[in-house]
Amino acid sequence: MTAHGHDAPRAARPATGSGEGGRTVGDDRVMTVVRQWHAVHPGLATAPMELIGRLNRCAALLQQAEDAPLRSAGLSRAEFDLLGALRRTGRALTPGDLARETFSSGAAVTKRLKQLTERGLVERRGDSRDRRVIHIHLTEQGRDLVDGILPGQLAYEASVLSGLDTGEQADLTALLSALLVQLEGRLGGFRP
Amino acid sequence: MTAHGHDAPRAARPATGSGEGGRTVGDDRVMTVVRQWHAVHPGLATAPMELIGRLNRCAALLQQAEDAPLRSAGLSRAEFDLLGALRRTGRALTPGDLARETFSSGAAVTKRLKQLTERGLVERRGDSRDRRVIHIHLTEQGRDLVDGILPGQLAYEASVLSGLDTGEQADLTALLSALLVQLEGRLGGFRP
DNA sequence: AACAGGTGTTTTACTCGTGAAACATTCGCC
DNA sequence: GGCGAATGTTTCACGAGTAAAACACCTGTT
Repeated sequence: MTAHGHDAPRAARPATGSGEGGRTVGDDRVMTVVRQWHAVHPGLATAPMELIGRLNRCAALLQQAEDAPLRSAGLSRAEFDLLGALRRTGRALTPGDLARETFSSGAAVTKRLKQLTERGLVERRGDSRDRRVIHIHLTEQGRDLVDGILPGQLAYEASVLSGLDTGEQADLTALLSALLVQLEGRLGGFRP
Repeated sequence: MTAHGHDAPRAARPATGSGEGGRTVGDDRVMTVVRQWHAVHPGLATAPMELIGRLNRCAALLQQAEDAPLRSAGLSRAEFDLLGALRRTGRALTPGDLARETFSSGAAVTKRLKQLTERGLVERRGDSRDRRVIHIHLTEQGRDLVDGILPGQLAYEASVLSGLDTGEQADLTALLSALLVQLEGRLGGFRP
């Protein structure tokens, strides 16, 4: 959906109510976009757009924000995810496992592994029982790299979320979890 | 962050509380990942990951879901966004405007415009005052395409969100808006 | 043992987006 | 008018990800 907006110059204005009770929607980019759509199609049911648009924008901004510190450490997010999957599972994984863990294609994983292997962050071993299978494990260097980066990433995340109080964060987490459970059930991506 | 998890086989289990009061976090993929991290680094402060991980997963699943119907209509999401920006602003925009509206690079916009122009969905005009500037407007065909697609997209969005009741949706919208306002202020992406 | 179907990984050919460079144009200052 | 700086768009060279194909290997049935 086209939740992406543009920066119309605007004077300061009070937050705009957009629902029942105490629920308030702030003056963000999505609000601008929604208003534009209402002008074009009066009566358009935009509530889904108001939610999904914001979800996408928040995700985009957060991902973008996190990419910078990772880049400083010489890793892309995808690479960090892959290394992280190895670290948190605590065992060797096959390329297929890694593809599933990181919601990537096999081809992408192959490419990444090539690079990470060349950098000495992961190592490959064959499987004694099945010659098709490759096992990938973290090297000590790879593990140290992940362990060195993770606390800083988490601290950074805490920092960017600090604009919401802990109650709001917990509420948001719970609601997102409810949504995610629904989406995973409905659209796949997880089989509990 | 590595909120991306994997589908560990699991027996049915009750929802796990993860905060104060009535806030409950469901049994989703992120939960699995967080547990793994806790096993690796006991005492790790994972609350930020629990929020951001879910945000990213929800966004990814929703975007993926929306891409399919658009593809049926012969458009990528980026193309739809671009056409949508023209439609909702209701006037011609420059490539630079479109890049800002859609959070894309100028090079990407140039490419997309080339394709959309060839398909007769947009048209280009020079600027009478500044020879550098190009104005892009929707053709009638382009406008009809957007108008034809939008209601179905919104209905689909309403459908995928229907796993949450309207109160939950409104709460989520409000909290996301609060977060987005903070992020936009802190990380840029909007100048009200 | 032979074979069809399935599986794991890699390769291939391609698309898409990016940052930087290129180029033309405009603006403001002297 | 001349010039440096800024601006708008496009081009360029590249990296990243994808679906499908390729290939090797495994499994289950006859």
